[in-house]
Amino acid sequence: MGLPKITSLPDPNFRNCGPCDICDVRELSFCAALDGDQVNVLARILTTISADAGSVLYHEGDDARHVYNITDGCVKTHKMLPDGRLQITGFYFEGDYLGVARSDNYAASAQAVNNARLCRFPISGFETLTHEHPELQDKLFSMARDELDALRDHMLLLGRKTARERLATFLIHLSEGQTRRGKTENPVHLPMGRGDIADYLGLTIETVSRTFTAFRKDGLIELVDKAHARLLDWDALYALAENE
Amino acid sequence: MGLPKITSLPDPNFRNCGPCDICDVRELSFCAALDGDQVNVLARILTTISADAGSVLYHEGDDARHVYNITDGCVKTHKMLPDGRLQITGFYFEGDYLGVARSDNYAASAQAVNNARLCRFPISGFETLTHEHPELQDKLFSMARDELDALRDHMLLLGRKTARERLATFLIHLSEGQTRRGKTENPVHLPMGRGDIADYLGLTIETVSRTFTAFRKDGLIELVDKAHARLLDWDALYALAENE
DNA sequence: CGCCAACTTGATAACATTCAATGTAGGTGG
DNA sequence: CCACCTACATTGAATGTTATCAAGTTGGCG
Repeated sequence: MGLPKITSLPDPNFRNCGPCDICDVRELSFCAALDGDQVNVLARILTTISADAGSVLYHEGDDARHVYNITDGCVKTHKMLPDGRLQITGFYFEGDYLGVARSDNYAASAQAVNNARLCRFPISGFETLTHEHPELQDKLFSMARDELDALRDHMLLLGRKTARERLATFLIHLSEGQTRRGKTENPVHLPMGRGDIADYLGLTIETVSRTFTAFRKDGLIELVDKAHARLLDWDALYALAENE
Repeated sequence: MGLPKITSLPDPNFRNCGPCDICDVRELSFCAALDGDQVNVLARILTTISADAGSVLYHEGDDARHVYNITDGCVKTHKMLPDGRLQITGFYFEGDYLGVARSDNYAASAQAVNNARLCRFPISGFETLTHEHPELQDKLFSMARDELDALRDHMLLLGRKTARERLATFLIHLSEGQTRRGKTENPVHLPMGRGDIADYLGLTIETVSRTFTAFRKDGLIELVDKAHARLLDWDALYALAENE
């Protein structure tokens, strides 16, 4: 058997591998900061990579050498305690960027949830670009502020919400993410397993599973299959999530 | 009786009210990005304010009109659920900045923990400055990344740590903060009450109090008074906090 | 000296975890 | 094609950590 792996590829047949100005996710990502074909300066320094489900892009503590922009799939970042307890700090999708660290080392590990595609930029070249294009720097700063807000929301969830409230919040956020990316609000795609959801919501896999079951019995959701939930009673779900 | 209040003051007798180039907290804050007397461009647009303990600088959802730089005291930011459950998202001290929001509205409320002093900048003027001084923008971005890391650490705490681990982590972080600001590592000053600590650590006030008592009985700390804890058994505390 | 707010302590209960089986779907090989 | 295997998910029963409810205690201040 082979471990999940990361492939660096110039694969002209795959979408999002052409010039940046025709990229599908351009408007969702920091690339949107660059006008017209200005955006193609990015293409000069990036490598398109493919990450199989489960493959690790980088580990917490590694030298931070690259910044990543997701073009397809889902990537999770997580921090771990020495005894193995895990907290997933975020799920990232097309248009999200990864790897901007405080110091020279990554603050969390990043691992592909499903088969994912990313644009990888060397930090050095990337920093040159941000200085040559202040509008890119502004956009990155703005995205960092968005993420700060999202993390604070998640702190409220982890510190103060019940299991039902956590799951309701999670499902609604995923649905909103789909809408923002031009997909349907329903059904909600769950590329990650129950264990990942548990590690994101600060619960155990059993509690997540039980809460899914409870939501089904209460008519709040319907599980099309394990990875697809249809949200039925939006009012009840919003009430649980508390209008964030 | 009077409500706690915020006073805007040109008070030449108070420290940190003079020109920015002689400010005590300059090296701790974003102001350090500006060299020599360049830093005094900040003075042209800031107002020095004094916030009494308990006074609210801004509420979650308010129009974001100002950015703040703390020069003295402690400020907390928090998010609240409709039913009153609260999560403190951070305690901020001299040199920390506040109020950089995603959109045009503050994402959390900010309230003075004790009597605090701040430099207040109008957002509009501040943004002009950051564009005129890219090194200031870089510094702000770098500080935002620091805070992202800190929030992720706190997510791990909220999602996966026990009450004892949470309190140990908190005490060590406060001590480290004191060291970074040129103060002694011990005793640790706790300007916030037990309720605030509980709302920061995702616990109840009773659990925080019981855990303090347990730490005392176990010889991990000594309480000089309610607001000052001396850390005694660093190894045990670090082991609980899990070497973050 | 007494009051009030903040903190501590105690008893009980609840929600989520832990430990343990059982169920289900996708993939492989006979 | 079906049996088997594995990974993942669900369900059940018991336990435990922390929350809740309820008194007490302390310390600062008028």
